[in-house]
Amino acid sequence: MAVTIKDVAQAAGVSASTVSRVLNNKGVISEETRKRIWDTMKELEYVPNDVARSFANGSARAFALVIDVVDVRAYANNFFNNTVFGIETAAHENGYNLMITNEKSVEDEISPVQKLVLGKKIDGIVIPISMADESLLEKLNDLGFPSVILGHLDEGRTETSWVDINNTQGGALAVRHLIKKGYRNIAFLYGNDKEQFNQDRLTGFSRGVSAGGMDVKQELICHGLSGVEDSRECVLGLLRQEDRPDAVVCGDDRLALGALRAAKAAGVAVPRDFGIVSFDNTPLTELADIPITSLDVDTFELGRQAAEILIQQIEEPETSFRQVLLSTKIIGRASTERESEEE
Amino acid sequence: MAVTIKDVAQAAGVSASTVSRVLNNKGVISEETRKRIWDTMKELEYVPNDVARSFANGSARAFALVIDVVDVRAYANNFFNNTVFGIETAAHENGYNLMITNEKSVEDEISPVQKLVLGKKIDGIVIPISMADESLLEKLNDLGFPSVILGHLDEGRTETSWVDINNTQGGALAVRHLIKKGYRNIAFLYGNDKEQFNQDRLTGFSRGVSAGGMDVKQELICHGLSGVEDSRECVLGLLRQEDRPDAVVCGDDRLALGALRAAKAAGVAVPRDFGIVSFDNTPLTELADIPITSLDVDTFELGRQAAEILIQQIEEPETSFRQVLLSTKIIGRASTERESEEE
DNA sequence: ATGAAAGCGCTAACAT
DNA sequence: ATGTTAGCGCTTTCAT
Repeated sequence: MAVTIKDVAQAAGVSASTVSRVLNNKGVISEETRKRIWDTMKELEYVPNDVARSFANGSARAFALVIDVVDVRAYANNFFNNTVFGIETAAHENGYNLMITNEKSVEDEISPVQKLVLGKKIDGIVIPISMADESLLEKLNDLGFPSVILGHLDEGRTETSWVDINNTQGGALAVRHLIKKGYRNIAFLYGNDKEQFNQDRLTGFSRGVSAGGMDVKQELICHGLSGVEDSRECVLGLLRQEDRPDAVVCGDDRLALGALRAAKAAGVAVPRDFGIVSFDNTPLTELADIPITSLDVDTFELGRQAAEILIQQIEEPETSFRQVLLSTKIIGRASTERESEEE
Repeated sequence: MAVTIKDVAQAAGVSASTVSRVLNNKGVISEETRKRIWDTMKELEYVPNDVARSFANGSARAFALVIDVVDVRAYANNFFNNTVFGIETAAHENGYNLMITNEKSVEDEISPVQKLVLGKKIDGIVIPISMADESLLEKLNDLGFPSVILGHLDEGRTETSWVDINNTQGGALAVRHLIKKGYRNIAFLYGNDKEQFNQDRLTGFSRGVSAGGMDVKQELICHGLSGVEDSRECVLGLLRQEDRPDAVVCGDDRLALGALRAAKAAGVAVPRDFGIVSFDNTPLTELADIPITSLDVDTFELGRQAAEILIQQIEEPETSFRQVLLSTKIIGRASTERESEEE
């Protein structure tokens, strides 16, 4: 059997409670016995039974990240990877373990998250916005259970903590970059217009256009696009218009790729006569025929911040909720690399 | 406070042990009391305290997946995502939780994995081959601690369980596909020749070439390549040779992209005069200018199998070790889509 | 500054 | 078929 706190106590000639106090840096212990106990622990290669500790003090020293097994596609682009790594890193640094759980309730059974929470296996939870049902959030809130959301619904909500990419800033930055490069008639392509992040990007885009002293033209804004082919057709259409755009901001890498192909098909030179910027900075943009300028966001940092906020909520339950937006930065590539027409 | 087993026992007019027996389907309980106890549990919304259960019976009902935070790049291509999802799915189906942990020992501290193992927080562990130190494996083996490796070193080792992609089969399959399409002089490009998976792919490639009745030509085998540019230069060189290849098998998507660009630069038509096959079937191959034929492997299934083997080892410790190789399949795309010259 | 003892919620012998 | 009891390893109050 494994060596227990009693073994250590006995070997060091003290009581178990004293060993416990040393282990937890609690109470007042004479420097001498403290050292003796540490030495004994080393010598016996004592490793505390964390399950017993959790049981005794009611805290698991762990939290969970909910994943969406159904929508695997949502986790392409390394978003998931880096974010998980960021979460794990922060968790580890603070002595927490990270669990991964899906939230697919099996018929008639309690949901996985509820089971973890009520089964005391976790002290907090990270929930991607796609998994954040109103009902789940409400339950957690009722329990006063620490949680943080990856993504957000609306900035008005302050009764919950979340971290997200600053998509509004990103949209504006994309436009600013294009304007600096001398583009003047900028289109915006994106997918599902119900998604908050797309709405934010559009908002940012529009602000950027206005800030640049230009009009936002509805006919240059296309949504509901999914994938390269959709985008290609859409951009081909735009390029045939009388008032054709000289640049486009794309909601994701595939749309950008489609735009690039459309330009090629239409015989429009990139970047000279047509600039392209995309969100997400995936390998697809970096490795495109003409490398595509992209908005990058530190998804590792996103995860880390989420974890740190969560840990703070766990350890200081009185802390107020916090919301964090991470700025994007522009990775300039060939698709916008023409001489500026400014000044 | 939460409702406990005692509350249920009291409300149902039985002892705690009877409730426990119902909960665990152990012993013999009259149908009547069983039903009454289930009803009471529902009524009181009883959720067992899993930590207490783990503590009492010494099993955490959880296992861990080790990740390599340092080498984030290794987890590109969605490999990591899908595999994690597969592991989680199997874990969940069997009532286990999944933990994620890195294995970066902090100075002077016990390693994260050891802490989990000795702290009784997990009953088993999944280790990617890149993280599988000889010393770690040895420690786990000494403890008789259930573990399974993602990937493998050599097939001779049977004192450990692992699951892996059948890279040898994949290499041979790639060649067979090319031969069927009429290609006759096939090159092989890959990265680090120290990696077992690359060695296996090369072995498969060579077997495929031999099986096709052709000679394996050393001058058509290039290793140490990393990235598009490396590959492009290498293939340009090959295409300038007297005995130039009419097809290439690439160890990853980027090398394939490089090969495609080289062919274009050299004015060699793909697929007519030059066929390209790559491993991994990432978006990069699917969305290339000329979509690239690729070897696909079900990484979700890889994770699922790993988890199932692990769970079996946990629940039936006497089980012998198991090794599983998952076959790849070929996803035919334009890069090899020419009329067969066979028959 | 340290020890004794109770108890966290559940399981598993042992009784009956 | 069900109840009683001890105990899993640790923390924590209460003594001293």
